Amino acid sequence: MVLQKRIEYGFNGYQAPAMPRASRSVRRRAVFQRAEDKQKCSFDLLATVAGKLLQERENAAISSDTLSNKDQCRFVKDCHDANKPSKSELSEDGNCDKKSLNEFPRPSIEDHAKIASIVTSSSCLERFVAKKLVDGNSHIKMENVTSEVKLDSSGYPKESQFKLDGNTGKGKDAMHELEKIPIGSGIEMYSFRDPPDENPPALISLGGSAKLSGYNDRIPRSLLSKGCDNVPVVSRDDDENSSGCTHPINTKTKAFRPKNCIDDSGISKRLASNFQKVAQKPKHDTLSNRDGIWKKTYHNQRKCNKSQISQMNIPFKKRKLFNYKSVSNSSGFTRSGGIYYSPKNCSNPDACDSLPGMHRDPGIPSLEACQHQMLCRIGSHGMRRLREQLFMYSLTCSVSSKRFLHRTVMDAVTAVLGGELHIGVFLQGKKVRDDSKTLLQTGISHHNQFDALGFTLEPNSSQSLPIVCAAHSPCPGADVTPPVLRCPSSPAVIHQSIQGNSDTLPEHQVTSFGSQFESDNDSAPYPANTSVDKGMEDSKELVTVLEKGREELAMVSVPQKPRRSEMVQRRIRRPFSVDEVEALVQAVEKLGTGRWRDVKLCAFDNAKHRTYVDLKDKWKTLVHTARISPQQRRGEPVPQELLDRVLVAHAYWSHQQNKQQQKQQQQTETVFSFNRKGQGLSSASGHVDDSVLVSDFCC
DNA sequence: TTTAGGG
DNA sequence: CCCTAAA
Repeated sequence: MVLQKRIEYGFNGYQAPAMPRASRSVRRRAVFQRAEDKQKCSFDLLATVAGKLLQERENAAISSDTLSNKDQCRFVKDCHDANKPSKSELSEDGNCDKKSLNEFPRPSIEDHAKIASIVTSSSCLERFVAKKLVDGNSHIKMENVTSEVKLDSSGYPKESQFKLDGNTGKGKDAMHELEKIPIGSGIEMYSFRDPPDENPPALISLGGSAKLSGYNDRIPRSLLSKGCDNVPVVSRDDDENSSGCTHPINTKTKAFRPKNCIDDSGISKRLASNFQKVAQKPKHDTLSNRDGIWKKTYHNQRKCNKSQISQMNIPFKKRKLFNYKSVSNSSGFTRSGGIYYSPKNCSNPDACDSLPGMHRDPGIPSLEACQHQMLCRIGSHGMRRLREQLFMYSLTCSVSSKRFLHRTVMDAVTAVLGGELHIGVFLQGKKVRDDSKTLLQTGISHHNQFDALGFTLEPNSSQSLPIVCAAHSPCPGADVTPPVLRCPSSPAVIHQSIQGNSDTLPEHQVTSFGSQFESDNDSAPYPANTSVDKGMEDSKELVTVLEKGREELAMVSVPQKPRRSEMVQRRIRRPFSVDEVEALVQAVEKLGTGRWRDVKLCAFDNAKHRTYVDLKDKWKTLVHTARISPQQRRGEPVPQELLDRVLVAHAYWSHQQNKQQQKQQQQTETVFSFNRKGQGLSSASGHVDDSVLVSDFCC
């Protein structure tokens, strides 16, 4: 039997392999080759694309400086009008002075459009998306997307809806489809938001021909929406996880509404915040535990909590992990283009705004100063780190913060790091070894992709000496240099854990800039340098050991640490479709039970998310399903015909196995008896397993 | 690494 | 889907 039906597997491009059975090594080589062919799904390419986009965007940003300038100025002005106008940062001609511009400028509508055009016109992305979107002629459209916070128990949006090639998916299915698209394709960053009442749903076309024009005539309308709670989010971009909540241009700032205004890129704010701290010189962070709530306070500063916001798009089950380190925050936020700023009712806007932009501490060093200091202080080690940060930025950050980052770091990074670097990816501390996996296959969904992601930069050179990097809080005197940059300069690989809840992975964490209180591992239930993760060892990558006994941590004890079992993320449940079941049944009919690796290679070779263990498990459940009454069955109904085949195949191969066992037993006994007679000859040498023969024709 | 089986 | 002993 041949798998006639080629199963089009969403975006995964699954198809029945036509690989002849060969030696194991040959087969593996072939597998790897295919994996290479599918690099569009790989992290490697992801990094490449990110880099390319970054470069293009950087160029475009330079060329569009004039345009952006005014908008940025307007933004600054708006902010000051909306809040408490202080000294004007506008020069007389209406342009911002350089200083304020260098702070995270708000991306304007034009910026959005421009970015959209850049991204859309990116050949890299186009190719990426085209391939991903089935044959390159398809469009992906998102319509009528609804609030993302209506999550069901599985953490999926209940009512999200999108159209893909005319097929409408809902809820879980829709999410599954979206999540199959790897990061970097520009799709997965779609946000799910309530469409505006007065406006038709935002609709984005990403077809090959849909460039700026197609984008443009849709973007402004949504971007011009007034509040963040009624903005149809059109943030889409490989890395352009720009805010779904556009800045209210003509309206007053609104209090942050978590239900409807959720940042997709908590990481962006964290990073932004971290970078802000580079410039803002955090003064004596302290942690105090009051009423079970951990608070981080600056001297004379009220630190607005962003983690609360950033975790909003994380499924509830994960969200609770944040609780113990949540910073209480009674004041609202309004999001604006990647920037949070304090609402009007913030009694102390300057203090409330720990992010750059509106209220600049006069003591903040200028960008140039920061730049200079960074350049001076950052060794090659730090450069890698920065490049890593840059990569993360490219995936997560808003336009504005990226621009800031670019201006600050890009030159230095590119100057120092010329060679190619491999970006290793960690998920929940586990090295993602298979670069050919999509993010979803790896277990990174848009829900969690930033809460437990870590990256390593793995130099191509032979530098592999693992150096422990004790990255931590800023030491006195190093106020400007981000703590992580003080890692000992070495060719080691830096492991950066980028996650909202850093405490889920304390032993592997290099804290981001200024994330002092994320590294409180003193009371970790296991030693900080215990290598829990084999992948870390195997890849000889840097195991981060956080320093203990830091002053500001001495008083810290974490109320509870997630046990290790909680740290490893469960894979996303991906129910078998009928087509998959059919393929499985066919394969098992041919190969038999007990040869799951071959079944995998035969029928699911291209479905990277199905392991042979999965197939074995599925077969188990299939057998069980076939034996129970149809009323007791759940999930997508499997055709009775298939279930019958399952029973038949199972019975047959069970019988075969029994026969085989009996044979072997007999042989053993025979050999044993021969041996006893002093005639120890193997009698099984000429035997050929017929199941092997069968399998030869399978694939 | 793969299989087998319990959870 | 996870975990893990055993091969």
